[in-house]
Amino acid sequence: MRQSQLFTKTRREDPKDEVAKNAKLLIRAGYINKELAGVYSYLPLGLRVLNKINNIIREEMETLGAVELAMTALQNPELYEKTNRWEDAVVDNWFKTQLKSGTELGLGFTHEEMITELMKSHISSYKDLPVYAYQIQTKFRNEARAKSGIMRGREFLMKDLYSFNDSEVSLNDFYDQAKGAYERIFERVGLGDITYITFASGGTFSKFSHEFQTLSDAGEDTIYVSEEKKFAINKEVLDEETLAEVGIAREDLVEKKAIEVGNIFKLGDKFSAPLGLSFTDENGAKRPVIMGSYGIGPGRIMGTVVETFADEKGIVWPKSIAPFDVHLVWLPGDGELAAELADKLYDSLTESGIEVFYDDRSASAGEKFANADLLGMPYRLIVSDKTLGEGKFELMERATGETRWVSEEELFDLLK
RNA sequence: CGGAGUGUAGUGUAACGGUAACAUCCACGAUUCGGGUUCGUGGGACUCAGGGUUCGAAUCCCUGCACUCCGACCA
Repeated sequence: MRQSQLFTKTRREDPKDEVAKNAKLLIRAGYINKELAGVYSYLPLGLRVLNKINNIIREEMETLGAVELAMTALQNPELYEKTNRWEDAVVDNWFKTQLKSGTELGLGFTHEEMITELMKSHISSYKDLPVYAYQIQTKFRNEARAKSGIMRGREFLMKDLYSFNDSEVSLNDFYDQAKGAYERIFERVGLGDITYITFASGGTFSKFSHEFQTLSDAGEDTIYVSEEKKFAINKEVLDEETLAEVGIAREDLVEKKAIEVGNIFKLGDKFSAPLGLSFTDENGAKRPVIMGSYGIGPGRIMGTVVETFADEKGIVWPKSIAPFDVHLVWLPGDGELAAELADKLYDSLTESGIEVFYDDRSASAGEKFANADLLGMPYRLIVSDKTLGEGKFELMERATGETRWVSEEELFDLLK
C-alpha cells in the first residue's frame, strides 16, 4: 500500500482523554479511533493487524477441527430466560434494545445459549458428535466503567469456540487439545514467553477453568506465577485447597500483574440441560451433550502486544501480526532516480509476496523516520540519494534499531 | 454504581471576571533535503449543552451530558 493512499494521519501528541499506553499509541499512529468510552473503530492499519491475529486464530482453530460460523449480535431473550441470565439482577452488563412492537432483544455479550439452541437442530445422535464450532464476532458488554484503552471495551471482538461432546472423557481430551492450540496462538502473536496458563474459578461443572494471562504492568489481574512449572494461579482462587490440588507451595509462587488474553472452561451440561440439547447414545439412551467454551479477544491481544513491545518512539509489531512486513521509505533528493528506484522496488517486492507499506509522500527525512518509528513495521527500508550512492539499501530492524546495508538480492532473501 | 477530576480551533496547551492566545495542523510562496528544517502570508473556536449571578462570564454558581482516574463489578 502506498502511504499517499492512506487517509489516516499520525499525531505528534498523545490524546488527552487516554492514559493507557495502548490507546495513546494506537490513536496517535492512526490504527484506531475512539468513538465513545470503550468503543473504538479499527482504521485501515489497525484492521490489518486485527485480521492477522484473526487469521492465526483461524488456522489454529482449523487444526483443532473446528468450523467457523457467524451468529448474530441481536439475540432472543427467551433463550436467556431458560438459563436465568436475562434478568439485570443476574447479568448486569446487558445492552438491551427492542423492536418497534416493544418486544425486547439483547445485544449478545456471549453466545452459549444461542449456539446451544442452534445445535438442537443439528445434533441428535452420538454419530453427530463431536462438534466444534467457533466465530469471531462482536460482543457487547455494558461495562460500568470502560478502561485501559482497547483492553476493556463495551463493544469488542471475540473469538468464541464451543465444543460439543458425548462425554466428559472426550471433552477432557478436546480441552487439552484446545490448550495446545491456545499456546500456539499466543506463541505466534509474539506473547508466548510471557503468557501463562492460569488456574481460575471454574463454576459448577469443574473446579477450575483456565485463563491465559500475559504478564504486564497494564494488567488488571493479579496472578501467582511458577516460572519453573510454567503456570500460574489467579489470585481469586489462591487458597490452601488450590495449592494442594495444584501441588505447589505458596513460597514457590511470585505475584505478578497480568492481562487475561484468553479463557477456556468446561461447561458440562450447564447449557445443554436447561436448553434441552441432548443426543441418543449407542444404547438408545438420551444424554445431555457435554459442552466447553473457549474465548480469545483479538483486540485485547493487539492491545497487549502494543503494551508489551512499544518503546519511547512508538509501536513495535512482531512480524507475525504487523500490518505490513516492511516500511519502504523514499527520501526526496536531488533527482528522480531515487523515486524511480523506490517505485520499482515497491512493485517487485509486492509481486514477490512481501507486504510493503510505501512512504511515497514528499516529506522531510526526519518526519518520515519519526512516522515510521511510530507505526512500528518490523523493518524500515530506505531508498534515497545516499543509498543510491552506496549501491545498496538500508534496512533497519524496528525492534533492535540494528541497521544493515544490503544488496537487492540480500533484501529479498531477508524479507521473505 | 459510589468517590474525585477535566471539558477552549482537527490535535495539544494558554488566557485576573474585561471580550479568546501559542504550538502543531491546513493552504500558498520561498528555503532545506538522513531524525518531526527554517522564514513569510493566510485559514481555522458563538470556549460541551442549558440555565443563573454580573454592567460584563472560557473564568463564579446550578443542572445535564461527555471523558479520565480510584473503588465496586467483570457471570
